[in-house]
Amino acid sequence: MTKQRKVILEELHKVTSHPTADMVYEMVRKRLPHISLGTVYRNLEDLADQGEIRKLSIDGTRMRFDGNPEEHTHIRCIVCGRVDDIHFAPTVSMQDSISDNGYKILGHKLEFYGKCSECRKKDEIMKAKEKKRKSKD
Amino acid sequence: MTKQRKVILEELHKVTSHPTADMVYEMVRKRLPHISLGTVYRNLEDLADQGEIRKLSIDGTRMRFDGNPEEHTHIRCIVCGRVDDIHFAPTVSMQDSISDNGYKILGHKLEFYGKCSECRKKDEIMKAKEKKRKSKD
DNA sequence: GTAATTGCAAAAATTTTGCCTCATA
DNA sequence: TATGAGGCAAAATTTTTGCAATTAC
Repeated sequence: MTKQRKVILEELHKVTSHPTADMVYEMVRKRLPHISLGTVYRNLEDLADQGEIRKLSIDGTRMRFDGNPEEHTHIRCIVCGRVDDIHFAPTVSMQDSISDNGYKILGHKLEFYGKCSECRKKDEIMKAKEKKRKSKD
Repeated sequence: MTKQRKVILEELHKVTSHPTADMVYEMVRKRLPHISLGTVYRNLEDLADQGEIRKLSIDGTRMRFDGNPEEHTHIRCIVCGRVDDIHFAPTVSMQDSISDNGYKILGHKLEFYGKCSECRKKDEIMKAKEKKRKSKD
């Protein structure tokens, strides 16, 4: 456990925002200005392998990282892309069987998507403006 | 609807293997040898926007594409990475409400993971070899 | 004929890797 | 001191984009 790895893990525990590797790099750089991006990638990979953190493939083309390694459910905003944890836990059954595809099922990932409160607010502001504009015509 | 887009869609309908953009490119190239990768990317993007296909962020760092736009559940092999459709349908409720995070929920993605039959077979072969090796000691 | 789309190539974005140096146990 | 990890930079991988030429309607 090097200084670098310790700080990466600490910073990841501070947030619930599921940052990308680059975001983690920026967070960590405030405390360790000489750390390199390669080190961040290597440690995130190692930490995920050891089950200390989780790698999330939910945001298009880049990985996000979650300081909470326990199984939990996410919710992603389809407008701005932010990913939050969800605090009610819908249960999904049928996990410890072998499926019709011949798979031995080991677990599942559940992700909801929708619009976050900020993006919904923006929508309403847009709608209000639209209405105003129309009433002027 | 250009020839290129038509062929891309057709090829995607032929398979259930959830190919990457590059795989789609290779599939399409057999029929349209001069198509460019950029065109494949642009069309996959457009088709997904129109709801004709689905973009899947389940395989690490690159997108996969699904010719079946309907909501359905996937299963991914943690060993070889292949992604199949799942034919039993676990239901997940609580979609048309607003969650504790202030999100307006619009839908969900459910993905199981486990070991595919091929990788389980390989495991067993490995185990058998291991046993044989030990008995020799 | 006009607007949209393609092919090509360059650029951008993200992740991985090699290699030498430095830190840790 | 030896082993493993870090820093840096180059390379690899994946995706996006600009632009001239072509195609679809």
